[in-house]
This record gives sequence, C-alpha cells and structure tokens, in this order.
Amino acid sequence: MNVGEVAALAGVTVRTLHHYDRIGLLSPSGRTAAGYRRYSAADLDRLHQVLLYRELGFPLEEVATLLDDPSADPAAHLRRQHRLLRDRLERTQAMVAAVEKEMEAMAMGISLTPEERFELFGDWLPEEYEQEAEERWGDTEAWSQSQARTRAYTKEDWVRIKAEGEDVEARMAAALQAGVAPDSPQAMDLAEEARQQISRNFYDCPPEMHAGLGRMYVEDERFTAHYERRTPGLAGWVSTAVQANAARQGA
Amino acid sequence: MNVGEVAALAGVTVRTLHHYDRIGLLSPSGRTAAGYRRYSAADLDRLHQVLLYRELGFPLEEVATLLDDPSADPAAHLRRQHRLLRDRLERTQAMVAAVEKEMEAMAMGISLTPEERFELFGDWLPEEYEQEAEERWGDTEAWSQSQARTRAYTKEDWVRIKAEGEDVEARMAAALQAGVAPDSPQAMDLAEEARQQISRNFYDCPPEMHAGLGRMYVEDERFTAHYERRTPGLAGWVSTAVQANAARQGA
DNA sequence: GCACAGCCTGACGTCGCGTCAGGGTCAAGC
DNA sequence: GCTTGACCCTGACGCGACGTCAGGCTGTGC
Repeated sequence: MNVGEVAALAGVTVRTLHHYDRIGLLSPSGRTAAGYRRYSAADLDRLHQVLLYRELGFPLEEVATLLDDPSADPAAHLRRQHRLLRDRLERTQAMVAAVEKEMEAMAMGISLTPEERFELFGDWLPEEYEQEAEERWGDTEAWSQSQARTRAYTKEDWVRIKAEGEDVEARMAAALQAGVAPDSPQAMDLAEEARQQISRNFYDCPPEMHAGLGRMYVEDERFTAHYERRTPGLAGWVSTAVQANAARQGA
Repeated sequence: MNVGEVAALAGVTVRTLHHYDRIGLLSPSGRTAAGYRRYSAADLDRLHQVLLYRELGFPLEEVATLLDDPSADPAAHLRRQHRLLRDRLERTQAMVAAVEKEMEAMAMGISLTPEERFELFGDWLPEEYEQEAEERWGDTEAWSQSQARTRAYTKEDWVRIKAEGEDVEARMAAALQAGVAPDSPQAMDLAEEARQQISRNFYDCPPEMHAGLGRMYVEDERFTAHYERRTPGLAGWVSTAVQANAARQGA
C-alpha cells in the first residue's frame, strides 16, 4: 500500500507517516524504484499499535521502545493496552459524574468548593505517570511472571493449548447436539472451563469480561463463523452459556 | 492565592499558569505591590473550566473564545462538557471492546483484517473535529433555543424556579413523614416531577442520568445535608424514589 | 502525450508548555 | 537587623509532534 492509502485507512495524515518514518518509529518495509513508500501488512500492524499507544498518551519515543522491546509479545501489549484503557474509562466516568454533580449542585443552589472541583485534577496522575506506574508495574514479579508465562511457550505448548481449546469446544458442540440447554448448569460449567482456560493460557479474563466476549460471539461474524463452521447454532449456544455463567458468578 | 498554591491545587505547574496569563487565557484578577500574581475564587473557577476543556482536546485559543463567549452561561458549559465527556466515554468503551476482541481473536487463532483493526481510528473524528461538530451544533436552533432558555431568566424567573423546587421537595418531605414508601408509585411520581422540573428549567436530564444523581444524594455529604436539613431521612428517601422511578422508565 | 492526482524531500512554523538564567520578595529564626 | 531558604518575577531558548508550503519527480486515464 502507498502512503495515501495507509493514511486514509488509519485516519492520519501523510505527513504523520513521513514523520514516523523519519524518526524511525515506523519505516515502511519497502520502497518502489521511484522511492515511493510501500507498506506491508506487518507495517499496518505496527501502525495500529503505535496509534493505540499514542492515543493513550505515550510520547512517540516511548512507543518505539515499547514496541521494540523483544521481551514483549503481542499478548503483553494487549494486556497493557486493556489495563490502560480501563483506567481511562474509570477516569472518564469519574469526570462525567463530577460534571453531573455540578449540574445538580447548580440546580439545587449549592456551590461546590474549589477543592471539590479540582479533586479530579489534583489526585490524578497525568497520563505520563501512567506509564511510569506501568514501568514500575513492569518490574513487579506478578507481571513479569505472567509475561514470562506466555513468552515461554514452545511450539509443543502451543499445540497443547490449541488442543485444550479444541477439546472444550468439541464438548460444547456435543452438548449442543445432545440438546443441553445453554443456560443449564452443565453448559455453564463448560463456559467456566473455557474461561479458566483463557485465564491460564493467555490473559486474565474475569467473568464480566468473558460475558462481553460472549456477546461478541453472536455480534461479530468472524467469531460467529468460527463456531458455526463446527456446528450450526454453536455460536449462539456458547454466547448464552458464557453470559449465563458470568451472571452466575455475580457479574 | 499565590501561583504556587493554585498550581498545587489544580495539579498543574507554575509555568502553565504563567503561560495562561501571557496568552490572556487566565490572568489573575490582582497583583501584589511586588508583582506577585493573586488568584481569586472566580479565577479558580475559570481555571477549572480551562482544564476541563483542555483535557477534552480543545486548543487553548478555542477555550478562550468559548469561555469569553457572553452568550454561554455556566449551564451551557456544563451541558457541553457533559455531552463531550459522554462521547469520550463511548469511544473509550469501544476501544476496550476492540482490544478484548483482539485478545479473543488471538486466543482463538483468528486474525483480524487491517480494516477491522482500524475501524476505530477510521471513522473517528479526532477530538479537534468534535469542536467543529460542536460549533455547527452550536448554531442549530434547538441548541440556541435551550441556551436562550436559561440565559433569559430574570430575577423573578429564578424566584419562581426556586419556589417550584421548594414545592416538590416539601411534598416529598411530607410524603416521607406520612409514611409513603420511597418505591411506591406516589413517590416515583414525585421523583418524575422533580426530573421534569430539572429538564424544563436547567438541562436535559434523562431518567438514567437522574438515577445517577439519586445515588449521589446519599453518597455525597453536600447533597445529603441539603435534604437532611429539611427532614431527617429525606436524602435516602429521595434517592430511592428517584432510582425507582428511573427503573420504572426502563433505564 | 499531456493533464492531473499522488509521491518525494527539505525547511520553516506552531502549540503548549519545560527548563534554565538572572534577579527581586517574604517569613522565620538567630 | 540580618541572613537564609522558599517562593516569586520576567525573559529566552528548547522540544515534541506534527502542519504547511515550496519545488520537483511519478503514474495513469484519455
């Protein structure tokens, strides 16, 4: 792909891509004879990561070191991005609540003190700090353990993990065909097994998050197709089971 | 207050305040004989607005015109901030969902297409655009009408509005003392009346938002005190009634 | 074969501050 | 009354992440 196409796809300007090339953050993997930049699928992948981290407030130099860190596999990036995004979500919710509070205070004729108003800004570590905390977290045992966990997978590990996943999926398909209701305890147990498998092998997946994934299984055709290829109706069955299981866990 | 104190309170640097002074965005209302900047409560108020709009991605110059616009009263700013924050909330939720989708895709061995990955960035109007849309919205009839609505209040209007609020509160207190259950239809009707009053006189307050306010009545001592001063137990009663009413409306 | 969109490389401009430098101010303690 | 150390002032330069020309080459549809 040429710069213009990439820029349009990613929602950035051509100048931005030039800039990323110049500073070595994202150099296209090829050039035409005339010197035109040519971006590969892998380049797009990297650009995606860059834009995510950039939106999360990281300076570009920092982004480069993050992405070039050989000890960070894709799963590690996803985990970090997920955590940072959830932090941001919390912060935004707090700000919405604060504004609603002010609205209500106005309607009731109460006036808030400056301290109350600045609460959000005061004890808020600006986004730069997030990465600092992130770096510190990065050195913690739990983190590096979980990181080491996925990184240390050998080819055989992957085969085993794949097989585990296959196994649960097959048992779900069998249950569906045997007429087991997706909100039955048996189905929920299978869903729970799948959840724990994800948590063990990939990333921490609390019930609430698993419920979100369950919804996606029927909303996103890619995932629907994955299940439907095995057995028609399986996507919906798994989706319901996963959500029922999450509800059972109190999510 | 001196610059240092203000900076500490607001979570910004002294240099930032100097900068805002230089560009005329926020000039302290006074100086000491020695030239020290002295910030009043009104200055703090303005700083608060500045920081909010800044965090929402507005360039400082834009912030200045927004805040100096004589046709925008405090309520108008709150409404705008509320809308922008809710947009941001939605966007962040979408990003969280996207990352979770990628995590799951990885676990399932599916790989997403670049188009899917860039969806978020593609059709997303970067925050600058928000203000543009905002400005366009700003010229729409509905908006200027509602803006004119609050701005046009005379002193008598305020007295009337205050009286309206007093009236509903008094009837709520009476209901409480008469032993009316806060989740009874009668209580919910009073809550609904209060909600419509807010929507009429101040800002659009859908049931869902009203429910959030209801929670605040018991969580925030300022609002709790407002109700408890009138009648002990009223804060909790109103809170329950408001939330029950919101639930009744399907929120 | 030519118009016109798209690509290239400098190079300078901008925004929102960070970071000195060089010097006055103020409250506390001796 | 004098020092000391924290706090304040005004320039002035620097920086990150691009925006915005300028001047010139490339690729394609008619």
